[in-house]
Amino acid sequence: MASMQDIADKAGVSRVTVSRVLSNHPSVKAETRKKVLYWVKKLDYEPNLIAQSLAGNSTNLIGLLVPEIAYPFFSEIIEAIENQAFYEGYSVIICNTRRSLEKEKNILKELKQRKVEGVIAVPVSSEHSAAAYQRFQLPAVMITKRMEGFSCVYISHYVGGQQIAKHFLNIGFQRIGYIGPTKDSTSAIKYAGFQNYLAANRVQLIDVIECPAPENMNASMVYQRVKAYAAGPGLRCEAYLANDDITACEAIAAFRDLGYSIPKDIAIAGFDNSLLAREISPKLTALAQPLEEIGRKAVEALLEQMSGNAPPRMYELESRIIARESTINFNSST
Amino acid sequence: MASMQDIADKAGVSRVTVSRVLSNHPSVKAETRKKVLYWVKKLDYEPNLIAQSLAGNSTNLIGLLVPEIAYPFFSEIIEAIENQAFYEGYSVIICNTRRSLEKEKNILKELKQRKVEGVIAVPVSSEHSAAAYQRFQLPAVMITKRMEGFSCVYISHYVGGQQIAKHFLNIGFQRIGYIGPTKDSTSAIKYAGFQNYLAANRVQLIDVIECPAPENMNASMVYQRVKAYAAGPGLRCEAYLANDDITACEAIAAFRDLGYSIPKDIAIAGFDNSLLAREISPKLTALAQPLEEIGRKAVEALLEQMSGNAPPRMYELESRIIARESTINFNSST
DNA sequence: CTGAAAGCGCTAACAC
DNA sequence: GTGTTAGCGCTTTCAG
Repeated sequence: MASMQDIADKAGVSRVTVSRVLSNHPSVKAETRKKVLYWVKKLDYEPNLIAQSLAGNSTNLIGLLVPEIAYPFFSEIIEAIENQAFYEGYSVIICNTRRSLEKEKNILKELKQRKVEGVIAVPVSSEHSAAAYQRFQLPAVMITKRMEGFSCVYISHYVGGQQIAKHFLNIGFQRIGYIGPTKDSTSAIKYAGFQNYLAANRVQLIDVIECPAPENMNASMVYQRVKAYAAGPGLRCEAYLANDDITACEAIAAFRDLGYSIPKDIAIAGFDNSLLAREISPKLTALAQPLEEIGRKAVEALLEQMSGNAPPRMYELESRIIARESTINFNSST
Repeated sequence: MASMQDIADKAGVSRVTVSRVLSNHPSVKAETRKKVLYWVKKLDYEPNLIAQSLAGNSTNLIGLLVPEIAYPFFSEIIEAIENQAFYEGYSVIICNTRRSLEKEKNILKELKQRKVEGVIAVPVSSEHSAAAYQRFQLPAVMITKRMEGFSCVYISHYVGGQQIAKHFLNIGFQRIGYIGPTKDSTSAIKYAGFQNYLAANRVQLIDVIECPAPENMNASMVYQRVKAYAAGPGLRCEAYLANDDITACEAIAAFRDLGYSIPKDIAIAGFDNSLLAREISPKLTALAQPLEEIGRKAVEALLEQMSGNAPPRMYELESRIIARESTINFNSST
């Protein structure tokens, strides 16, 4: 590994001059520059980024914290972030918090020691994570959720819930239900938006099948809850909103096993519009979060915060309905 | 940011002593150690990993190169790798080659400058990527494909193809087809295994629907090809093997739109056993690659290569059939 | 236009 | 036990 000193020796100049040439400093005689570059090439010199960083330069590193990697919703955002970061000249260290506040804290500590210039994160908890990020004292951008005091990139889950409700009513559904958590932070908000919009149109939610979010690929809980609910009150709706795409898939599996056909007997909509929504049959109607845009914007917001100390800012992006086969209304009289 | 010098000053010792305390060097008087630790805590000292690295320590960083992040097959492996790496004390820089040899080369160059200690990679091309990794001259472990001259962690796609073939025959299918690329490196191998096993049992492949692998989430090509094929020779089989889970999903969509029901009219099996296989309805029978194990093993193999210069080694892991609803045989006379 | 000197924060070899 | 001296590879004043 040739170092700057090696180049300097060969070229008969000082290390400083080599540094100047490599950083395109104007004040170097063309001839000297050429000589230096000759040896740079010849010795196949490669800068040592670690040394550069230590000497005062930036690390060009950012950290990314997610609660899970292999859930399409997250992995699509991760892909978008990596992509934009690369474009901007940054590398990203990916970290899985696994929804543990403890791990999240440790990760932040380590990232800080590694001198990342900032982090983009899906915080483990809207309430309890704040302190750790506050202590972190480096630029941070939160994604997919709102968290006061930080720059955030997200969609309004309330509006998202409303959009689905509106879509259901437009199609002509009257007996409407919901499947998912009703109390988790963001889920509660989308549930509220959904419910309130319906109520404002004098439609009551009939079935509310409470079940946990399918975290860590452990989704089967949803399937069981739907079946249990069917055995209890029974499935009384023609259309359901599922908390997310995986929940929708699990619900569909349960409906099928109960003998219902989608969307003929029961219509269902998902939330997120991840890969799953696009690939299952029938294709899933879903509220689309702009995943690619969330990733891109997050990087941009982070860079902005890194250069200059811009105050935290909220980026509430637009969500939209993607109507597909899973909510075609076969019962509509029109 | 308190530095070692600050601690040393406060504690009235030299920087070296502080270093010794922090690295648990035995030769430090208990009293001194205590004093130092007191100030470490008081000043909230945090080591500068960049400085440590430069001074000769390791970076504890590894690079991960994948052709795509948001495809469940890859994201599940990524998750497993991050997990194991974290467990071993390493951070991972995630890089998306986007299937470009050029980008792959640039990424390797940068990772080298960042002084990562090794990389785990899904090489862009089995043939053309080798040179770049060779030049890289750092420990590297290839995953999901075999690549001579490097440590590799993968399953035998040939055996995988055979396993599916065997499964089909066991179920009693006679008219069998294949959907996917027949010439791409790994696909060609699995296709060969599939075909040869059938041939050895005197069963000829009837429909071979050639179509590209659904790269970069651009899967609809498969859908179109299946439809086009149906309009041409027609679908003449009772069971198909799809090159991967996404291809299977697209084929299912096409079958449905053509009026076939799965698995009643047509059975289908996927390959990989990613999230998709588990979540779609009907649940997809698939050849399971041990995704979690591939990730874990890759990290272990890399660490082994990093400590000591163990020669490259091949880790051929076991694949297995996961039988689910998509290949239930309704026509079987038994 | 170029070089000498100092330092980024830490570790390691060798003394005392 | 602890400090002194060097040095990791680079950047950044400040002179000349």
